[in-house]
Amino acid sequence: MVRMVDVAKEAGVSIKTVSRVLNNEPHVQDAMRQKVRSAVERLGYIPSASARSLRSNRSYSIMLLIHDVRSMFVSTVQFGALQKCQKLGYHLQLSMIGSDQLKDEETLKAWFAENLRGGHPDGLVLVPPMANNPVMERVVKSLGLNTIRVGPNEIPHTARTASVMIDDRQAAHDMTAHLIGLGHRRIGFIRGKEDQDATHRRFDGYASALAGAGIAMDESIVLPGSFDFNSGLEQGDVLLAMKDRPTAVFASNDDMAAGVIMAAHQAGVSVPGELSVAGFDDNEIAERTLPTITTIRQPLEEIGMVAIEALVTAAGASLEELTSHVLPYELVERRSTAAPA
Amino acid sequence: MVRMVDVAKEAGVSIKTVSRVLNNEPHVQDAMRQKVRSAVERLGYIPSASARSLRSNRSYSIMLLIHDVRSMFVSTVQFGALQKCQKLGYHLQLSMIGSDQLKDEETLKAWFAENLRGGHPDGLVLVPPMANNPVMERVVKSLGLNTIRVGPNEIPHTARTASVMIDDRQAAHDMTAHLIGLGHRRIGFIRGKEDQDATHRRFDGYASALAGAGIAMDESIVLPGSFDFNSGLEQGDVLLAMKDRPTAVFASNDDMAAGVIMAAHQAGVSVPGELSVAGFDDNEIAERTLPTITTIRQPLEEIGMVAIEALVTAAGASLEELTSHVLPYELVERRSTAAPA
DNA sequence: ACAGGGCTTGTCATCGTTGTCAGAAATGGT
DNA sequence: ACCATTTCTGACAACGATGACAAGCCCTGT
Repeated sequence: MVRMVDVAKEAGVSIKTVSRVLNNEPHVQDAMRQKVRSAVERLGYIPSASARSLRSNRSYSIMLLIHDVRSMFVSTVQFGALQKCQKLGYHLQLSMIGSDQLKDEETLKAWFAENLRGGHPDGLVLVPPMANNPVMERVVKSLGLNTIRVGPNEIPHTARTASVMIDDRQAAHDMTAHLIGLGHRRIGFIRGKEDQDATHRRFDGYASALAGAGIAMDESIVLPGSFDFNSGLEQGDVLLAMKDRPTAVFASNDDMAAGVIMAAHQAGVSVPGELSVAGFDDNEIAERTLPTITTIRQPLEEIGMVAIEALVTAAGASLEELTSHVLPYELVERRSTAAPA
Repeated sequence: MVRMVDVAKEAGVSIKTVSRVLNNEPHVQDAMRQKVRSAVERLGYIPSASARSLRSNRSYSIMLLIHDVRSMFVSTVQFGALQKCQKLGYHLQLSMIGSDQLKDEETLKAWFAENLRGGHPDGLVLVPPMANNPVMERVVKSLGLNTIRVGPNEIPHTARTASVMIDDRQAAHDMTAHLIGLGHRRIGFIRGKEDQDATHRRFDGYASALAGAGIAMDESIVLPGSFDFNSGLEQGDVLLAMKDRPTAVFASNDDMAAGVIMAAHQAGVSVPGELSVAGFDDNEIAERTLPTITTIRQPLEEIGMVAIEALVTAAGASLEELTSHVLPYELVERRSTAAPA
């Protein structure tokens, strides 16, 4: 193991100077900088993360807090985040938390104490459904954790905190308008989990597009859902069994859209011939159904990258100074939508 | 922040005694143990991970090295590993490595130096395709990293190293025998990526089951693949276009099986009426196709858990003493297989 | 009663880095 | 030419835990 003293000796300077160069501190002459840099290079020196964080109280690691890793959404965000972390020389540390720990502030604080082990991470990335949980919000603030949320930024009950997201409302509006543009007037909607902000914002977009086209909303074809395949399957059955069934369904994510498509298959209803189906997210599954799903592409990998970048750049700055990042989305037209018969 | 000295003061003992209790070292009287434990409890003391690892050269973290997080296989293993880590008080640290870094030992060693940051993790979990890469194997050994591989344990070019897995060969044998039992005699096979051991072992199982039933293998219906949906789709097209096409196909994972099913749909061939399709893994997708896929269930979450457990238990023990863990699998019969017409 | 040994507890140095502070050198204003 | 300020560099302590070692205690066997 090569330590800082070794580099200092090699470069003929004091270890403090080496430290300064490595941390890009000012007040070092360029000549010194060069000497140190090349010594580091020659010896293949890598600073010890534990010594660093013990002394400086920084961890050079970012924590990604997940609830259910098996969701494609989270996996993809994670993928982007990991890439960025590695590029910036940070560790990505994963943690998983159950719903039980989110009940009250006491429990959550205890959870954090146990899982942080003394060293605060330099940043915390929250994904849904933690991204808009008020308990989490408060605890994170009181612990002074530099946090960024993956999700919308308009929670009524809190002040502005940092976030990365697309404009869910506008995207859902666009998709609904797209269906209306194809000639649909009776468009069903399947909601997501009620504790996630995205559910409400997507519904708002749906509603506003209907209103904009002068179509009265029919509450009977707005169905509950839970963002998973099975709920799409169930609600698909419900919709298909209706007497006056819609000519199109906008499921608020792809897993549910895939469920609706399977329900249609099983009921012998052709998609998009007799029923158009639209999704949201552009999951892998959107290209693996028959027909493939027209959806909104969220740049999930990029969202992960931006989240990390924001945290690292703002290291030290306080939460309030972090801004919201709104990323572009894209309506991807595939085969599951068409003009009504 | 509450430190060890605070606990010592509260309990009226020396800090060394506190340390001993926390590390479950012998030679401490039970009365002392109790006093310390309750002081820890009262103060909510959590040891500092960085101080610990700086001094003791242990990291209390385990590294999961991935290549492409977006595979369901890896995500699920990760999920199990994470659960176990948290239960045992370890951090799970994710790292991603590209194929470029695996070319030669020099490069890989440099990669490790850069990504370990001084502190070796207490364990390393390798998943395919790193799990049976000879370069990786050598480097890991020379760095003295406690490693466990998720995958088979019969690499010709190395000595025995620890692994967790199912018996791929036997499982593939069972599935093939199952198809034969249904009455199929002409059974196609789609291979996986050639650099993964599982590919060869599954093929071996397929071959031995055919041989056991006295069926000559027809190389023309053994097709290459790459474990992804699209390769299943392509090879499905190839198989379906054959003059003397098989009555059943055994795709060596579910993604490819789903691809074959879609190819059949598009070609107007009914599954399982005209073509039986079997998969391997029991991915989420196996239940989201029409028909659902008959497959081999690998206990992936459990594999992740066992991997972590093995590493933590063996902390300090050398690689060779770690054993192979063979976990049970299960043949899940769904709707994609039936007797031939 | 005492030497020898195991058990229990404590003192102190140490891991590798960064923060504090002080001193040396360079710069600038008069 | 001189003092004040800024820029640069280094010596040293400190972060919070564990390892090495020592000392005190309580046995046991003679």
